[in-house]
Amino acid sequence: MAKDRKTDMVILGLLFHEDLTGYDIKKRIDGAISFFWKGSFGSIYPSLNALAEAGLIVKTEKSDSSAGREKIYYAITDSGKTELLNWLKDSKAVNDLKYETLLKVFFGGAGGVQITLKTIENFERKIAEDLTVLKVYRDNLAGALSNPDHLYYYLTVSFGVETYEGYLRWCSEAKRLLADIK
Amino acid sequence: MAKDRKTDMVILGLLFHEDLTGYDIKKRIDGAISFFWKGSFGSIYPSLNALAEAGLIVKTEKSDSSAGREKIYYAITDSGKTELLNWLKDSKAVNDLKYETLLKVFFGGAGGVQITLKTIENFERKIAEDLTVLKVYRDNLAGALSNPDHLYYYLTVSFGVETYEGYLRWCSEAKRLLADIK
DNA sequence: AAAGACATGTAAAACGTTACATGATTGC
DNA sequence: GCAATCATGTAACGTTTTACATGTCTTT
Repeated sequence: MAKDRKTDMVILGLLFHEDLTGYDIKKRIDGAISFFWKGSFGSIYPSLNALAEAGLIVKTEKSDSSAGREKIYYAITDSGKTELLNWLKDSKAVNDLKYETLLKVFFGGAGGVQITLKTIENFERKIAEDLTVLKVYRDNLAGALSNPDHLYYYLTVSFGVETYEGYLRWCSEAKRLLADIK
Repeated sequence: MAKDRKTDMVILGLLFHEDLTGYDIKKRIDGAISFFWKGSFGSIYPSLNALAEAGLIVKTEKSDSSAGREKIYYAITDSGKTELLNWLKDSKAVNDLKYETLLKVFFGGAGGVQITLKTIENFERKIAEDLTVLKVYRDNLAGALSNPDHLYYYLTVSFGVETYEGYLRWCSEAKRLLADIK
């Protein structure tokens, strides 16, 4: 298995709960986890092949005989579960924030106040939109917290809500400070 | 110039204020902007060469005659400034959050409460540390806000403070919720 | 004398995105 | 019939990190 390909862990994590196809996995990644992790078909299918070759997952023969386009379900193996657990236990975690918006704000002096205000407003709009969606997710999950599986999901979503609300507070303050020097 | 290499813009942005060597640029990137952007020598030097070839920067002959190791200062050109401005004006900005910690929390159900608590505590410790540093930066800058250049710097640092404080609030809440189901 | 910061650069390896290629099924 | 969605996969391209290679200067 690749040394540091986190996509592998995403796949193992998803397969821990249920057998899925590559296409299913893509849909899961594009769902509520998309705000902190991304993945394309171009990374999922190769990863799936590598994991199968390493014996961490297997193709199941659930492979839909009902004709239609071929459909390959994968299941996690015991060594796959061990691998997942080892990763979860490993204390190191790479948390990477790469915000082009902040870069533009940082270098805003080269463009002037108006341009930076626009940059912040664009950011604010996008975040406000995404926050609305995250809040819907969160509220739906809040009712089912007694289910531990939902709790882990809820925690990541509430992380998103908390940080996005912080972003919006920052936007207001930033706009105020910039307007003052105009 | 490369299609989507943001490192180019970081370099142009830094050179907008003063002439710098590749080594200097690395130091700047590792400073207060490191929490939202990163860059290694392996990306800086090639980028510098590409920018020079495209005429967006030039080697200055300030190149330290005082012997010692060769030292190459770069300066931004007018077309470099135009390029920087076009980028600042461009409304699209890729903001990418890639948090392995959240991935581990999301898949926490496969490992259990204790492991997830450890994951969160590790995150909390690291964030608390970094927050202390960011607050020092912010407080130093807060006194000099009348200088517009400092303001842009201040804004990015205060973004960090705001979000990191949100992270810590989330950590407390997450630990509480996880402890409850133990 | 040794360690560590200063200083530039290259090469290999890994990784990921985008675009392309192919084709079936479902709903309008 | 057509569009959208389902479904798998490959190839080209670009970027970045890591490790390596080389050598100086300054401080202890």
